[in-house]
Amino acid sequence: MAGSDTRRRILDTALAAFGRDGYAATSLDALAAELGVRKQTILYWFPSKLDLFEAVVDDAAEGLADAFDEAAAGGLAGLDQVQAIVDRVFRLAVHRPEVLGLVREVTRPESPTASRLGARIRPLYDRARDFLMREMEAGRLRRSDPAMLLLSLYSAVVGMVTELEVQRIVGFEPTLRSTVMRRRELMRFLRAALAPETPAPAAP
Amino acid sequence: MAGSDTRRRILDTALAAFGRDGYAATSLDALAAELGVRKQTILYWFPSKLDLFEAVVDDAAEGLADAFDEAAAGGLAGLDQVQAIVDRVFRLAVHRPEVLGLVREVTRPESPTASRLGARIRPLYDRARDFLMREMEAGRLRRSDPAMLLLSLYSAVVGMVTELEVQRIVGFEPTLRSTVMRRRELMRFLRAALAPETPAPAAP
DNA sequence: GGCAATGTCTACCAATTGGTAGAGAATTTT
DNA sequence: AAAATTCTCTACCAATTGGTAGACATTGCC
Repeated sequence: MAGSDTRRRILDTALAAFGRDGYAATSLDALAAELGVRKQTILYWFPSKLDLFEAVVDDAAEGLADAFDEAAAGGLAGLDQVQAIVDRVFRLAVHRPEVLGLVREVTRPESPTASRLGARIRPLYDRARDFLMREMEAGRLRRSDPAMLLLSLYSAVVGMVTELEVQRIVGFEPTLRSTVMRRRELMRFLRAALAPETPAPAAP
Repeated sequence: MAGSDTRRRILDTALAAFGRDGYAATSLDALAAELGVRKQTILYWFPSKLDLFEAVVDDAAEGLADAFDEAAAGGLAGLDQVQAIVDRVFRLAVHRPEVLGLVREVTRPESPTASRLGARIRPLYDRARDFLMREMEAGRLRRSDPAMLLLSLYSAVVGMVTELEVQRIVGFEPTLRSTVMRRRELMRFLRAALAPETPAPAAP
């Protein structure tokens, strides 16, 4: 079934292009050229550019959900669970930066597909909020508004991972090593912000 | 001199459009229509679309620099200074959200204008880093890598301010009141992350 | 082998894009 | 008042855009 493979390849390449250049700056012709195929082949699999974009968004949302599931599967608690998720997002950002680029593209104000990603992501959001609430109750995280806290976390993580250009501007060439450092620094930041005010009983 | 006024109006409208829709999705015709003018008038003032964009970036950078200067003029220290800057950025985000949208647009990977904004912003960055270093030395901020910390701060603030769509998705209709709450929550987050480990001697 | 479905192609198309050439007001300078 | 400068316009244009129509090849099925 070579056709289905073509569909897959189109989705992958389109995700990369949309995530890198944005929706408007990505033309079907350029996409087709990159795929070594004619534009009409793309339009055969996806009836319009917008349809393709929506399929790409769904695909990316699925990837994100999988990543979260994987990171949450360990059943960790408190800051350890937070760290596991941050690690997982960073790993995703390293070997598929397009996914987060796409998130940024979709969350642009007035994006007609925002609600689409929203609907797909909503369950993740609810789970995360429940988790935070539980952990606050249990005294393993500093108490605050979990919804707001989630936004802070989201901003810090996605921002840190996404704003590669800012880092370049500022003199951090984004090497693998600097990525590791960035992750470590972010975790220190998050730990400081999240740790309960009375530190958990540590080993004496 | 009505002409110079036209130039100003073009810059403002273009900033709004580029910041809202992005470079590629903004056409000169649409821009002209919004201005009640012909496309050729725009091309008279700015020889090409890219030239216009660069002028807009310079303009926005100037606005950002002014905002920072204003927030730094009070000569505050430690967390109070951080808070003053966050407040100022939020105020900017409320009545000119396009500016931060533009920042997001320019910091897209492979953006040809990234270095342009970078050059304009660099002095701000250096000042901020020096400030953080000084305050850490003085024990008024938690010790950590100032460059990394700045990235974390940048991500948290710009993210919080920019990702309006994410907030909408998640159920926060961005009203004025919710913006106030967001700012307060962000500051709590930052205070927790930045406060020195030994709290400053408080009133008993 | 015949046939229908699937998949990719060539050939177009109308609309929109950024941009050029230069006419014609309006204003300022002389 | 004449001339020069400044500004906005009409009239085009070549290239690119997303999309349609339909020919041609390939494959699996009977």
